[in-house]
Amino acid sequence: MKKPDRVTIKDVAEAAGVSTATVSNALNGTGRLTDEKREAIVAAAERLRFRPNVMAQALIKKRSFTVGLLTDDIYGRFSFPVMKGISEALAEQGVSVLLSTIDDDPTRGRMHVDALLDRQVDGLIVSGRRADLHIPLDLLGVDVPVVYALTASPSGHAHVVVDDCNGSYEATRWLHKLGRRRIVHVTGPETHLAARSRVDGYRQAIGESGRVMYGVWSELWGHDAVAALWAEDAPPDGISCGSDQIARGVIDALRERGVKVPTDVSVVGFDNWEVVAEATRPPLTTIDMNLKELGKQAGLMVLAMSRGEIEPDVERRVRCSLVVRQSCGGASSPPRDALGGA
Amino acid sequence: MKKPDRVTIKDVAEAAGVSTATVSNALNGTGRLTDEKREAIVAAAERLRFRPNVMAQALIKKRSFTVGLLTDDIYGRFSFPVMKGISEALAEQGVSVLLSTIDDDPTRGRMHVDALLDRQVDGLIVSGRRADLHIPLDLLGVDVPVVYALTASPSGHAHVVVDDCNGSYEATRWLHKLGRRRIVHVTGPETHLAARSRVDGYRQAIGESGRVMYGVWSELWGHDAVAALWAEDAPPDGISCGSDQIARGVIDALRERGVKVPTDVSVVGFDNWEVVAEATRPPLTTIDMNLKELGKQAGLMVLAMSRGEIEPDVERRVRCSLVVRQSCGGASSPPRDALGGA
DNA sequence: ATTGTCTGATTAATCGCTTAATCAGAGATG
DNA sequence: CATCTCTGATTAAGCGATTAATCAGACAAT
Repeated sequence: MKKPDRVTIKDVAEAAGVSTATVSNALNGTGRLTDEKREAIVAAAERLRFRPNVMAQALIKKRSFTVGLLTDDIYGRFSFPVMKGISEALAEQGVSVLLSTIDDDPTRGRMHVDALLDRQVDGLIVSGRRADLHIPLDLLGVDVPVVYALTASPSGHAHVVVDDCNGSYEATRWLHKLGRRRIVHVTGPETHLAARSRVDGYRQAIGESGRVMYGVWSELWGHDAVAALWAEDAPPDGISCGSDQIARGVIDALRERGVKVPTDVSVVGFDNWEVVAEATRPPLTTIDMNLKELGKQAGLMVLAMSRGEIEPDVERRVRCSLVVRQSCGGASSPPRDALGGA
Repeated sequence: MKKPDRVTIKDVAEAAGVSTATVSNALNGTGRLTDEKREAIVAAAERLRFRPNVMAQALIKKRSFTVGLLTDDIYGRFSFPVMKGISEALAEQGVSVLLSTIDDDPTRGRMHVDALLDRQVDGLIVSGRRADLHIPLDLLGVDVPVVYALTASPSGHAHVVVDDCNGSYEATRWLHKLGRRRIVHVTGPETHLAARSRVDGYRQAIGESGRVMYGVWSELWGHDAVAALWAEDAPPDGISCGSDQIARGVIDALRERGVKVPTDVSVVGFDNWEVVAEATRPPLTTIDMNLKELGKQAGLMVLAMSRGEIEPDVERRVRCSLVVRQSCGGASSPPRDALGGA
């Protein structure tokens, strides 16, 4: 049983009794031909289930309708939604995604880049796990558009990032709106840009008087922060956390010392990492970074660039959104207009 | 500034003063030519930084050195390591991965498959999140090899799965080895194959007398199970859990009621989901599913199949490994031979 | 000297498609 | 009636490689 060869444009041409050029024109809407002929050809193509060979097209057009995605995220918590966003956005445009997972070895990274370039990718998206860490990858000589998503980008290069500041601002405003006035911010290391940006957002919402506690991105740090805060005279009534993991640590610690959440204290997280947010008791109200949207933007951006519509906005910032659960009290679902309206 | 065209085999031929055919032969080690000429050509190719156009090669060879990866995992917890394994294994062989994230819509799924097929992928890997759930995808008419990783596969199709039974066996044996004798197994829904297989492993380790509690894959269920167990006369001294999330719920519940882990009770998890396992107090001893290895196997399997080495083993089962942390007591690191030896 | 055999390289066909150039025929114009 | 202009289609070149077929020259054998 030898596999039947794929049906080519030649088969369609024969079936329709025309030349391959005419078939190509008919299918692509180019050239001049009568409507009947066009319809007949389209019908024949469909009947034979003809699908053009992308390789052949790529060879001529000098583009492959493919973009390369390089990621160094091992764990995937952040990368995956981004990838999904990219993949979906591009799929709609008939573009596929070539995936390369890279590590810290620049030599092997370069190999991956070359492999992608050999495949004539129309562009490259580099996606990492930290907004202020450069992926060790030399993309200077590359002659296709490059977009950085969720990673530091060499200056002047296109990138799309999370609007951490805005997210943190929203979180803090939410606590304020619920009547909390003594709000502290417990977050990760000051060396991390994400932490600093979130502090900025917090300060914008609450003024320079705010209290910030830098630490690490772990549950344990949440515990310790609570221990420190409750050892003082006037503990806070609202805690804005730099991550869901910290928030979970905070809430667990609060429960252990009999402080009621959200009755006595409101806690808001950051990340909307569902396994964490939903397993917390009570479930976390938190900030979603809209990573899928971020990925989508990155995807659309490379495409635009590859089409020569050189984007003037080298930086695109994706807004976050508040996801209301129960750790702050207040509405049990996010505020919606026309909710339950007649 | 128009971008300089890529250097082609023609450029190399001119530079070396030979025909393109000779260059091709020199670079691929085919045909007959003198060593000096071969070396001269290779040198010229390197000097010009020539890289063959994969599209052109694909067109002739009728294969693209690319495999398609279809995944329906939204969250990525399981898919990501698998993808990484696939990607790395294939990268070594000069094969790239085309990624498609699909959802439950079979029509759109079909579109993705077609898009991959149009790109002449040499094979397809389907990766899901549950071993007993079929991805709604019709891959019957597909004429390239298909391997299912971590998903149910239509009967007779190649697939590689986690050896849940073995993993659970190892976990339970570990508890037994540490002297635990009243060991119960708390796991997910009986409807899930993974849960049932893990029960099998548990029973193999402990005999038919074992006690199994089916529930859901959540921390909350861990809590509830502990509540139920400690309401009885003789609570267990060892708990083998079907997932890390359950284990974490169990341990939190235990701590809340003053039971010491691992002094009074040893708890072992399943998944080695690091965020969960490491945040648990004490950190979880658990089973790692070696998903990366699974991905690697899947990758090598499609390649073997596409090369016509039709694998007789349609099923490949990847063994799990025990990761020792502190929730069981015992060695603080996995048993190693020659550890600290002179 | 003629024929035959190797060797090392070249020529040319091919993969499946796009597209510029070409062409045949119909109808309009002088 | 000869010429010009369109129209609707075909022919052929080319994308960048691979590879079967071919070929020129060197050398050995008859």
